[in-house]
Amino acid sequence: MKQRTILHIDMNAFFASVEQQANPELRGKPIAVVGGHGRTVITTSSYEARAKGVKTGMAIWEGKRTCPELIIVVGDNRKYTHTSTKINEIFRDFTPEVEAFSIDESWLDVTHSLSIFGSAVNIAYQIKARIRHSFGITCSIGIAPNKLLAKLASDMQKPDGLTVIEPENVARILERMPIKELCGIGRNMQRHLNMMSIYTCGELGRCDEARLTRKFGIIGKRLKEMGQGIDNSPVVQYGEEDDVKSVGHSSTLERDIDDPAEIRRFLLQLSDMVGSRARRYNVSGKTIHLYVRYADFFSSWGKQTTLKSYINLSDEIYKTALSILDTVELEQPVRLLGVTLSNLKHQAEQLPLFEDERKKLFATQAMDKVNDRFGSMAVTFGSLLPGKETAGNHVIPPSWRPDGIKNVDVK
DNA sequence: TCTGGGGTCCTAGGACCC
DNA sequence: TCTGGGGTCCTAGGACCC
Repeated sequence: MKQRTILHIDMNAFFASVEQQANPELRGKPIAVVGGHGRTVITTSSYEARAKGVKTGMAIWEGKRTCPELIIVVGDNRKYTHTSTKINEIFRDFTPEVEAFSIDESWLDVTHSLSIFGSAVNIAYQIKARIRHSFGITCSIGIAPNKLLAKLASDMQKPDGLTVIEPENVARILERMPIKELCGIGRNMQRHLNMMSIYTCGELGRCDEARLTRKFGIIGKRLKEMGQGIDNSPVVQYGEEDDVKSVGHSSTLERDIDDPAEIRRFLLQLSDMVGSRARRYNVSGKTIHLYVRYADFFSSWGKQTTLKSYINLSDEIYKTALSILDTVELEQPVRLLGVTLSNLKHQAEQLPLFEDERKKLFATQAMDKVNDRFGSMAVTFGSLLPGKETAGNHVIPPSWRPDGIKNVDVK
């Protein structure tokens, strides 16, 4: 394979930086972005807050205890998706080969742009300058021969970093690099590898492949390659990704609930969120998965059922989810509910054969249109209205992409 | 008032069919 | 009466990422 040059760009404390930029009073202060007023955790915190020990995933009270002057900001999805979209447009000025890994991280394959812009470092400086100029925020950029190493590099200097891993330095840099720094090795994998006396990428790269395969199966070979800094995966640009495989929503309720009518109301709301997203992107699915977490947080279950036909209407999803729920005797009040549609197929537009089905479809489309214009849940099922609480007021998770089906808020 | 929400991929075991 | 193997689809659960 020809030598490639890949950039990985990671927006520093993205949600918090956007908020500080939007509101000058927040600048220079410890702030935390959270996903609503209910039982929620810190999604992102500013560097000022991180310096005081505030971490992603902390409960609000925990963050306040760690840093009493912490300012809590409820996240605003549209601001982030809008900024993210604009930033990715900047990237495309340098190469069409841009892969959005999440709302605040992208890879760029600039192999074919080097002759135009001189060098990857030059491109990185130009990107940094344009993002700072347009949005007042910083990013860390890693430059390397592949995606794995570029991501590793962007993590090495934060905030506002620029790190280059030259091909000839790969082995030296990986030799003493802890394995957990690699994207793909999480806490559990780290524990297993540690038990095999493997702590650094150097050790992983030298490990006998058969030994890794015996322990980890098919990914053993991949692990060894990762330890050696090998990664041939391409940068997949927007529009060329694999089709989406599932669409789901889950929500922790404001309080634990055991009233069946209330549980059903939330289920309907979640089903509608899933259905309208599926319809907007013209997919339907035949497997519905229901997930329930109980009040004690630790016990939960998921059950799925597969239908004979593909569906994406909210009430069909709801009915199926409800039929799963009805097979179960709830053991505790419910803390979280989730509904996911999978086994998807992309649908050609077609009109149902029967009049009543056509009417139903048109009514659904009209409702979806209003929701698209005025925000989801502007129009919804009658039975939702009595409930004061909604499941829809959460900040989007950072994994959402700025474009396509993985984004709800950009129309 | 303890602990969010969106995904992907892999494995294991069972049903069913040829 | 007894035998096999492969393939596909399904459910459940756990790993990983942001």
